[in-house]
Amino acid sequence: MLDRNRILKDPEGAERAFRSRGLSVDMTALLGLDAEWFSAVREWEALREKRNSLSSEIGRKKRQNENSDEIESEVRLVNQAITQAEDRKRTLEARREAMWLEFPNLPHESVPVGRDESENREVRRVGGAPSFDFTPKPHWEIGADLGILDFDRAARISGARFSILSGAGARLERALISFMLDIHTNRTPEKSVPYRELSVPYLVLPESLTATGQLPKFREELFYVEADDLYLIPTAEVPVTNYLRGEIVDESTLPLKFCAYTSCFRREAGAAGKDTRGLIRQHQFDKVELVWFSVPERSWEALETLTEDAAGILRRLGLPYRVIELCTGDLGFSSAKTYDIEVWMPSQERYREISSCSNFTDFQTRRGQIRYRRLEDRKVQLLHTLNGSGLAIGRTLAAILENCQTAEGTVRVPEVLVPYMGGATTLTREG
RNA sequence: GGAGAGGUGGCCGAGUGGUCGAAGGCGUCCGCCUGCUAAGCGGAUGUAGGGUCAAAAGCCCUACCCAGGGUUCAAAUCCCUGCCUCUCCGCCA
Repeated sequence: MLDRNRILKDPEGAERAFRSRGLSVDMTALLGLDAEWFSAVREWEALREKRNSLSSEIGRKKRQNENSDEIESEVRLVNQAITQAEDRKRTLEARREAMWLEFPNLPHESVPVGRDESENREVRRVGGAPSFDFTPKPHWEIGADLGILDFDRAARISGARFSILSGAGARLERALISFMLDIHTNRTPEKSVPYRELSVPYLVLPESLTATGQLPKFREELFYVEADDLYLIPTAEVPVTNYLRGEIVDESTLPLKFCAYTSCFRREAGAAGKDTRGLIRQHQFDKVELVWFSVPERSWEALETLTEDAAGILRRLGLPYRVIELCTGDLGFSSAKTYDIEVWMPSQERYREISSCSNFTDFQTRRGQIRYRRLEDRKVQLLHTLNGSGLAIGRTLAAILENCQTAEGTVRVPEVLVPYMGGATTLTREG
């Protein structure tokens, strides 16, 4: 949710910011509704004040054994007015709340203005694309040929956009999860504050999804369990960010950094016909997620660090990638600034998103009331949240199959994963 | 799923329908004191929205004692429903 005062102070600026995201917002309607709500609140408060003072007057009289019938009937009248004022306030409040929840975050000033993904800006490339003296196969063919990846049986069990890994494929998935978590929790050296690993619920309450921004706007993207009013998580961002919902933490504990491995569930409602083959776009996929809670002053540098933490996984795996900065038109709903990390996919001869690292500023923390007590003056302030994939497991697995494939149809296991693969250095055909 | 007990501030914990935003303690902050530290002493200390003010402080108003309803002139307090926690039983990986 946006900072109301900030919007009221500079509605033109806000309108420009929305337009840069490709959104036309009727600011007059917005400000009108807000003002109407505000006057209803003031009216209701004034009536409550009147009732409260009359009621305590009754209390005083009763204690002195005086008659209070006259005031009591006066209060009854006031109470009728309160009921009306309350209805009006409630209606307007619901409309206002619904309206504010529909607005996306405002882009940071450093975000390049652009219409869509074609105007994203490449920040850097790391590692050269491997050259093959044969035509590289797509990962689903490699996986099928090796006998470790099966979409047909998955479809029989669950329908389209599901997959089954078997044998070394399943082991490779497990290896990637362990490897990534080990790096982030710093069982390997070099990071000053390691991430704390969390294992979290996969089913969450609607409130949790409202806090992170998936609800109310993106309901159709979510799997929903109606009998219990619970949703399957589309990303670990939801349970991990909500870990601190409604809490006030002390500044001395910051920044708080968490990582979590979870499966993720997405309906991919708007993606019909896109990436129909392979592991790129599945209803269920695995991901290791990184989440930061930061003081506002340090969240922008935190975004750089977070992005590098995620990219560090690709560097260690020896996979070529690039980092791009999303333009205003391509920015996610809750994000103020996003770097996407894209890995090279030889069969497609292009980079594909494997991580998305964002600073949500106070957009999620205002919705979820996640705050901290400032050391300096003991005041309570909203935190900033950030998150990024570190990384998507399925896409990483696909990238390894494709980038490390050989002319013989085998796959070289990245060196850092060998210990996690029981010493295996190559994936070969299995039955 | 059944029975019972509970949900109060950063934490613990009192609270008779009106003077309760709520005793007391812990923690935290500011002083004092003692070579230093600890201890001790004194004071301050909820959140949000609004008003007053040039602004800050201060003062004032409204809301919040799990959530939502209800009773009442008046609810932390009484009633109902839901959620959550704990104990026992049942079931279960």
